[in-house]
Amino acid sequence: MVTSDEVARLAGVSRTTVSRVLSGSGRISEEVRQRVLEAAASLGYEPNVVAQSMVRQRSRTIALGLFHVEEGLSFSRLGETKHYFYLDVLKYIEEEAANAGYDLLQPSRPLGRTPESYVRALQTRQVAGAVMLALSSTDPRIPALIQAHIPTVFIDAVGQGPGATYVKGDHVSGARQVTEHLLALGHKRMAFFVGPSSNMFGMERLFGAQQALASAGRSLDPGLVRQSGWNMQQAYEAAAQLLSERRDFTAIIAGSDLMAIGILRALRERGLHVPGDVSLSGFDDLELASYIDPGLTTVRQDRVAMGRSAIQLLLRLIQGEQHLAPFVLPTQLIARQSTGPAPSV
Amino acid sequence: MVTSDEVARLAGVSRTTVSRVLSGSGRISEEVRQRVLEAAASLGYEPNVVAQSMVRQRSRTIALGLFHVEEGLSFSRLGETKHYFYLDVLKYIEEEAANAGYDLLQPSRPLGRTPESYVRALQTRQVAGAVMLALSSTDPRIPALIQAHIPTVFIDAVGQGPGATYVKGDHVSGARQVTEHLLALGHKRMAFFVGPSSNMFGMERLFGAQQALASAGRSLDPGLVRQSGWNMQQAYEAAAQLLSERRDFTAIIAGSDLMAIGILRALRERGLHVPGDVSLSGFDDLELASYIDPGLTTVRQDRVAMGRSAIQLLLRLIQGEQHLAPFVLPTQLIARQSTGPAPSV
DNA sequence: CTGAAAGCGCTTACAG
DNA sequence: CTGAAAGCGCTTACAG
Repeated sequence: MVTSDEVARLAGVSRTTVSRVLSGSGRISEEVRQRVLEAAASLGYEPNVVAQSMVRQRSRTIALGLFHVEEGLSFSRLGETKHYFYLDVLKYIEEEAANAGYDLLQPSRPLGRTPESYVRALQTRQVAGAVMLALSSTDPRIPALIQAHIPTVFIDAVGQGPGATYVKGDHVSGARQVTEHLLALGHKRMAFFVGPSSNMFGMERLFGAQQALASAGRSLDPGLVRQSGWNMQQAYEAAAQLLSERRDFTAIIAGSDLMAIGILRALRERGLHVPGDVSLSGFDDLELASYIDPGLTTVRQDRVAMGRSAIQLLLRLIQGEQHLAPFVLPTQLIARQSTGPAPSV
Repeated sequence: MVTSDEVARLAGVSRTTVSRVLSGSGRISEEVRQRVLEAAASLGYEPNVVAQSMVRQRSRTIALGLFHVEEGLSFSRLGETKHYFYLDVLKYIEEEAANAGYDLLQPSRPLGRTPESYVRALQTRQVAGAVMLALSSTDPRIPALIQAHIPTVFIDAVGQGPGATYVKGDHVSGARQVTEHLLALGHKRMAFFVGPSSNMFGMERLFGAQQALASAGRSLDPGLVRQSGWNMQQAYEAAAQLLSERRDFTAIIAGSDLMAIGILRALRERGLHVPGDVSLSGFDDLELASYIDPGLTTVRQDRVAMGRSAIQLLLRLIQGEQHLAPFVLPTQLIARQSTGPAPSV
C-alpha cells in the first residue's frame, strides 16, 4: 500500500501538506495542490482508513444491529416476516449510509453477549453511531446504548435519550384503517392475530383497532385476540387452534402478511373461503401480497422513508444534535380481494 | 475509554506486559498475570480494536459484498428472489464470522464505483478478506478481487485464484431432478423460465434439464425457454407472454420459487389449474413454498452449509492456504402438490 | 502557505 | 519473565 509519505516525497512536500490537500482543509497554493494531486493519482494513493480512524478517535462507521443476530434464531426456519420486510429497509440504510461516506459494521462479540459487551464492542471499534433494526422491546441493548451515549437510531423499537431517537411506522393508524375498512364492509366480530408479547406493536395495533371499534360503538372481544410469532407457521397453528374453538367471527386481522398466509392455509384446510366466509387482512404490504390468491388486503409502510430517515437522523446525532424527535411514518390501507362484505347470517 | 497505559499503571507493570497478558502470548509469571487481569477487569479495559488493526496492518474484519448494493436496484421493488433466499445464507455468514471473532463490514465508496475503487476501499480498511454474495457473473469486482489477491469467497458466483474460491449450489443436479420428476409423471413438453442471461445458473439448470431429457430420448424446445428477472413480476409477465403465444406444454419449470408464484398468477388469470392443466415447479424451497396453494414442488439448497462453509473457506484463505477447491452443495427435489400427472390429451 | 513534531493506542522485535 | 523503544499511517496544533 502506498503511504502519504511516498506521495509527499514524489510531490516534494511534507506529509502535512499531502494530508491537507486531500482532506481539503487549510489554504494551499494552487500549484502545490496540483503537484500533490498528481502525485497521489500517479501512485494510486488513498489514505489508510484505519490510520485515519486511529488519529481521529472515531471511525467513519455505523454499527448495524439486527434482530436475527441477537435473538438466537440460529436454528429457526426461514420466513420470519420481519426478515422479509426489513430486508428492503436495510437496502435503503445501506444506500443512505454509503452516500454519506459511512461504512456499515456488524461487530463480532466473543465475550459473552451482555449488553455491556455490545456497547464495549462499539466503543473499541470507535464507531460513530448505531442503527438498530427491529429489536425486541425488551432487548437490554436499548437502555445500554442510550446510557453509553452512543448516537443511536432505533427502527421499529422505542428508545430515546439525548443521543438516541427512533423511527417507526404508525401502527395505531394502520390498524385503525383496516378495522374501519372491515366495519364498513359490515363485519361485526373480528379476530386479531398480534405478534409476540415482547413486541410493542401488537399492542399499538390492538389499540388502533379498539379506537375504530369504539368509534363504531363496539368493543373488542379478548377471546378473539391471539398471539403468535410473526411467521407463517406459528400463525397457522394459532389459527387452527382458534378455528377449533370457535367460529363466531367474520374477519381476521393478521399482524403481518406472512402471518396472513399461514392463517389462509388454516382456513383453506377447514374448507373456509376468503373472503366469502372470512375476510382476512395482513400488514406490511410485501410484494407477495398482491400475488397470492386472493390478493391480500394489507397495510403499507414506507420502507424507503424508514431506512433513509433513520440514517439522516443518525447523522444529525453524530454531528452533536441532541434530543431529536422520533419519526412516525404514515401507514396506508391497501384494499385487495381478501376482504369483502360480511356474510349475511 | 480506558487505555492499556492505565491498566499498566494500576497493575504496576509496562504496557508491553499488559498486551502480552491479554493476548496470551509470551511467558508471564502467574502473579503478574493475575495482577494485570484484575486491573483490566476493575477498569473495564478492552483493547482498542482500531489501534490493534493499525499496528497489525490488518483488521479482523470481513468485507461483505451484496448483490443489491452493486446492481443499482435503488428503486426496484421488493421481492427479488435472491434477497429472500440469501437472507438466510447471510444469517449463517454472520454467525460463523462472529464465532471466529471477525466483524462484517460493508464499505462505502464515494469515489465512483469502479472495481478498482472497491478493491481500494477494502485495502485501505485493511480487511482480512471478503465474502461476495450472489454477484452477477459479469460483475467486474470478481476479477478485480482475484487479481488484488484479497482472500475472497464467492457465493453463487464463480471466481477462482490463488486466494479466491467459491461456494455454490448444484444447479445442474437440481434441474435434472425436477425434470426427471416431471418426465416420470408423463410430461413430454415442458417450458423453462430461467433467470437473466447475466446469471450463469440459468444456463446450468438448462443443462441439467437437457441431460434428463436426453436420457429419456427427448430434447429441449428452444421456444419454450424464457428469460426473465428472478422476481414475481417479471416472471408473471413472461408467463403471460408465453401463454398468449402457445400452450403446447404441460409443465413449467421456474427458476425460483418467487418466479413460480408470478407464473402461478398468470396461469390462474387464464383459468388454468395447477397441477390439473399445468404442473409447476420452483427453485430454492423458501418456507413460503409449502404455504401457497397448491404447495410448490421445488428444489432445496442447503443455505446453512452455504453460509457456514463460505466463512470456513475464507478463514483458511486468510490463514494463507491457497488454491482451495470450490464447494458445490447438493440440491434436493422437494415434491409437493403443484406437480402431478400430465393431462391425457 | 508550509513543515517539524507530537501523538492517537496498541504490538513487537530487541535487550536484559 | 519483563520493559524501553520503535513504529503502524495518519492528522493537527504550533511555529514560522
